[in-house]
Amino acid sequence: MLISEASMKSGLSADTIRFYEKSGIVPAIERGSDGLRRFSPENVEWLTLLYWLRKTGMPMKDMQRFAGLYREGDRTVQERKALLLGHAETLKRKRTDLDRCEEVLAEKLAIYDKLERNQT
Amino acid sequence: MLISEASMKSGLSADTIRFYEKSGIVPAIERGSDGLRRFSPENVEWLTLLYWLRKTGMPMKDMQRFAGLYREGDRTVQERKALLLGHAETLKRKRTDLDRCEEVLAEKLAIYDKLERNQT
DNA sequence: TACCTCTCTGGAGCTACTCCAGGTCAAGGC
DNA sequence: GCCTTGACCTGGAGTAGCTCCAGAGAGGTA
Repeated sequence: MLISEASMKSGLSADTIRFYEKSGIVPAIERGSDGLRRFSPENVEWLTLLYWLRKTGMPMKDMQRFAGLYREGDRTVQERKALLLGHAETLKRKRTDLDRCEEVLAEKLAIYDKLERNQT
Repeated sequence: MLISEASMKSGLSADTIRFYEKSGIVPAIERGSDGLRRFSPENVEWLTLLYWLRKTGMPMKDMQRFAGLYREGDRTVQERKALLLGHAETLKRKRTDLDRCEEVLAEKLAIYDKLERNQT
């Protein structure tokens, strides 16, 4: 499939996909005789994983490391597991950040409600 | 209090505080005769709110708008409420992103576990 | 007096995109 | 056969939101 379809399916923009390829986070994608990238379903699966890692704040350095390990094959499975488990931890921290921010917003909104009632 | 204390209490770095002041997200902070910024408790409260908004992904444009409304006084309370309620919505969306990413990670980790068992 | 620490400003550098100009190529319409 | 359209290509500039740094000044301590 072409880049537009890969983009739609993975959630990453075409520009971002090309950027990731240049950065080595995505393997060099095969090209047709027309010079256009042809994405395999495996490519798209990889892009989708990257989409979620990135969307939840994994820095590019980590993704590069992850991609490097992937290229090295099955003997790096443990390290890749550790990396993903580490990311799962940051997800937890992000969740507590959301909790705390919701509290802060609730307090602020309560104050505004009071102000509004006093205005009328 | 000086900037280092305001930084510690709000969570924002001194550099970020100065940057926010330049950007108009933070009101111009009072200076002592030595030229150093003196932060009031209200300043710190505002910085802390900004810290949480920023940490949970509110773009600077929105924070600038929020600060502008704040400067205009109590008659903008409704608009400020709307802005914060909007942010509360994005928090919800972020939470579902975290959920989905956790699922993706769990799937991936399950695959790695299987691979490891087959290796041994 | 010298040194240390904290602060100041302006400006460069960084991350992770995003957008754009200028060009190629294949397909469809006339 | 030619022209237009549309998706794609590359290289490079622009953006957001910091972060770091050099160079300078003020106040405190030995």
